[in-house]
Amino acid sequence: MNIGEIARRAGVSRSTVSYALSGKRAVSEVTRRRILEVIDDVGYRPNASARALAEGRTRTIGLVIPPAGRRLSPIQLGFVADVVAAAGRHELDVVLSPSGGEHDRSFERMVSGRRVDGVILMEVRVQDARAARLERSGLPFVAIGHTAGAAPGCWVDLDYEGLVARCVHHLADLGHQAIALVNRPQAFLDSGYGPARRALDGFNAAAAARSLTVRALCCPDEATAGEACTRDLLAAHPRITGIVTINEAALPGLERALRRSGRTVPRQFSVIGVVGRHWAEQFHPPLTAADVPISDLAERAVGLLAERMTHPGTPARHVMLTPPLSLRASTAPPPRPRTGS
Amino acid sequence: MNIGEIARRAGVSRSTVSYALSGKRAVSEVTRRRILEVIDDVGYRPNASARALAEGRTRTIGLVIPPAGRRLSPIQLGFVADVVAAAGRHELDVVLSPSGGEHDRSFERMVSGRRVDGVILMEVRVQDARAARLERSGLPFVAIGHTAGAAPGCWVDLDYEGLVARCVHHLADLGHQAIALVNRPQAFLDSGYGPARRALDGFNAAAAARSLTVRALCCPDEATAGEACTRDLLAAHPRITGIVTINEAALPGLERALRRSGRTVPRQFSVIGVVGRHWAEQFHPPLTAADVPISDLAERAVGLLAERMTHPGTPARHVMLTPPLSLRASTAPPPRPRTGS
DNA sequence: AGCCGCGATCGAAACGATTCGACACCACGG
DNA sequence: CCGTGGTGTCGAATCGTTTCGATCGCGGCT
Repeated sequence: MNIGEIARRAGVSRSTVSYALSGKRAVSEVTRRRILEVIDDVGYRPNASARALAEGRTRTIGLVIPPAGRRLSPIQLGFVADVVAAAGRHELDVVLSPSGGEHDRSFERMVSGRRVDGVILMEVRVQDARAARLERSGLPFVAIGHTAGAAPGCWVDLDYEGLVARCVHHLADLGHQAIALVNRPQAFLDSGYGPARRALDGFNAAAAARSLTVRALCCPDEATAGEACTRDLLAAHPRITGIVTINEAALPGLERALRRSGRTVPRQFSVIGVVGRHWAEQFHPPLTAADVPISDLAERAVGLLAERMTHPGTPARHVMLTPPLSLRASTAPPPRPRTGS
Repeated sequence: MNIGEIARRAGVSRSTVSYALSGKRAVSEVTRRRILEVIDDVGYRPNASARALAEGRTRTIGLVIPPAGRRLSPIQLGFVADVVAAAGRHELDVVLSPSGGEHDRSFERMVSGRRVDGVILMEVRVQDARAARLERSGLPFVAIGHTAGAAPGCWVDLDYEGLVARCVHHLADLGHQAIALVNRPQAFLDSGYGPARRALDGFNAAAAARSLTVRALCCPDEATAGEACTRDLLAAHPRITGIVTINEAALPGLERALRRSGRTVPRQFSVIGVVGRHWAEQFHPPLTAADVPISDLAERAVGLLAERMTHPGTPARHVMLTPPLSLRASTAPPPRPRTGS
């Protein structure tokens, strides 16, 4: 069933059918109605490939996801679903492309085969090869997360620096004097992964401003690692009364280690962080946290990309989100605040 | 840069370029080399839309995911990444389509716009409207999970019935006499969701075979719900010494409730189940479980779909996976096995 | 009456590939 | 010397749309 068949049945030419559907030229009310009736009757939809070929655009965007091997964190995975939903609202489809090593062919297929009109890039790093490739191909793209340097191109990101600083201030306001940061894995920090880097910067700056005693450590994205890191931390620095974290996967272990050490949250110890809402609510007691606004991020990324796709000339734009702190039940003043000293 | 330009530069006709690339007709070694050289030079890749139009296939499959609103369980999300990876190995791209209410347009676009050559359907229910639609459109598809009745079409599934039965036997072999099943939410069971239904069947059958005292309950997919359900269960049936579960999201709460009640795992209480490896390892102590083989599932689903796409005539096939039980540390004989009575 | 402008429609040319039938060329055997 | 069969290449048709320019009929204006 193609446009020619519709035209034949409606007794008009193919172009008239096309115009009736797109509205790009006037079509008399009677013929339009007749055409639509036929279409409704036989359930016709324009063939996507043919349309893409003729129009020169696919109405599809690519979403480059981290490789399957490295487990996707729930945040990232929710993000995928949210991107698809947001794209749907713009009448766009989403094709997924895994990145990394063996999957480069998929990425190349997508880019040089002109299979998509734009790309969203998850988890960019400094000197991202894929970003460079996209830049060269002229395909519009939006990155999720950005690198410390003057990032060219569009990106959408969370203000980890400001958010972590806010967490520090919150603890300082409550009276805490010695706190720690539980960051993402060391390898991420070393490779210049934006969130890890900026969280550390924000933590140090805010702690310095409030003259706090601090300790910053990295922790693998694992519950068991979170338990070990926290255990060691508490043993080595018993005077610490609060933890700020952006490592959601470590949270269950962190909770376990605190309990094991005999500290109850929030009465004897406070925990705060920047994590997905899901993880914050899973914590016991519910975690006071800046909830990562995944669907906002997705929405903004798709919006930005759609804008660049329709107006290719416009200069690159950035969006930095700063979600509010949700006060739950995991922070309180430190125990017996020592007067003086 | 299109095939005509390549042909011009190599001094041959367009068809020769096409044949040189596809190998569907012989091309002399010298011309082939010349053509490939030009292609390498300018970095040409055939335009995907044009190729799809000419060939009548898109080299793309659709993956219908549950709606974004209902949080995807990590199992489902890992599955998405694994499907993409597996499809990549078949030189196939993957477009995502959310399902449910407002996203029907995306599904329709995909199906009737002939945007894909085949579809993988996640989380089918009885009387699935999307399955019926696909059947009608003639597009090959593979469902993940199947319904109790004689399911038409292809599917790939886990043998929940057998696996849960195996768990029950494992506990019975250890000497447990009163056990419980913590199932997925009641609504899932009511709506005929295969895994929930079959887990219950397997549990009841195996328990009856071993003359065990049992209790089966449903539990929302939430840690907090898991805690509440387990608490109530232990209070109402204090003689129960073991739990079988397929509800991974409830596990953290289950763990918490057991600890609160003063029962240590595995010495005083055993837990076993069918859950993703990630969750099993996250449990404390590591959970003895039949690990849900997500990437196997994905691999088989894609393989089955690819087969149906290339040989449309073949009869529908099913794949039922039965992963082995991974013995970890959460099961042991029950405490002071009462002799007699 | 003749002309102009306009709204509605049509025909044909893209878009960029694949593929089929035809043809030129060559070596070979009768 | 002529048919014959196999290789390698070409031209043209095809896939299903969109879109541009042209045409046609009609009413209003001069």
